[in-house]
Amino acid sequence: MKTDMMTILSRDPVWCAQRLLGSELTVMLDGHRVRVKIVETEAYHQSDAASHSYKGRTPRTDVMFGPPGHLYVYFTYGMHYCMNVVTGPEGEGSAVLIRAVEPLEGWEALRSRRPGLSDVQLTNGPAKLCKAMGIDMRWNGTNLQSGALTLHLQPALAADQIIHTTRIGISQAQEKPWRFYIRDNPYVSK
DNA sequence: CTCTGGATTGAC
DNA sequence: TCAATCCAGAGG
Repeated sequence: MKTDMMTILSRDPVWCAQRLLGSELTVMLDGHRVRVKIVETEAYHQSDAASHSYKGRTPRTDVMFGPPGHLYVYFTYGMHYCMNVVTGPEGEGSAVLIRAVEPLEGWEALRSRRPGLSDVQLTNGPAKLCKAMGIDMRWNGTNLQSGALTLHLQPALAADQIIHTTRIGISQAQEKPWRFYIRDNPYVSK
């Protein structure tokens, strides 16, 4: 039910980041259905100095402040895209970065965008998975409930299946333990 | 307008 | 260890 997903994602991004582990994303790629499982996430709250939304709403972060359940995509280092699930109530700039996914279906479509790599290397990083799944700025603001890219929530994982660590690649708020991943999952980033 | 640094990746 | 490659955001 639509309202279920909205209700769940309107909560705090630290909670949502854990809740999203194990859930699935599906997208059509070259006419093939691609389905992946979220295995690693990071939470970015508006009050968090490491978040793009920390200094308030800007053109880039506009969708972070919009309704939950939409996709926030950003371009970085002059060549990479990363994707987030917008969380929190509308008006609050929070999101969950998808850092790694495990392919479940549509391997060939993913491989065609990242040729010559092992299964594990295909989607074990935030920019890698966007490349493999064909996600770029055109997808910014996509509604994940009903668009060409959809999120399918799965039951919450047991707490003992979730590992907490500090986030990767940030220079602010490095102490916050807001990176989460599924224990023993080989598709988690290095 | 100029300047700085980036929620990364892959090559050396 | 470091370059790639370009843009967002801040400050003048």
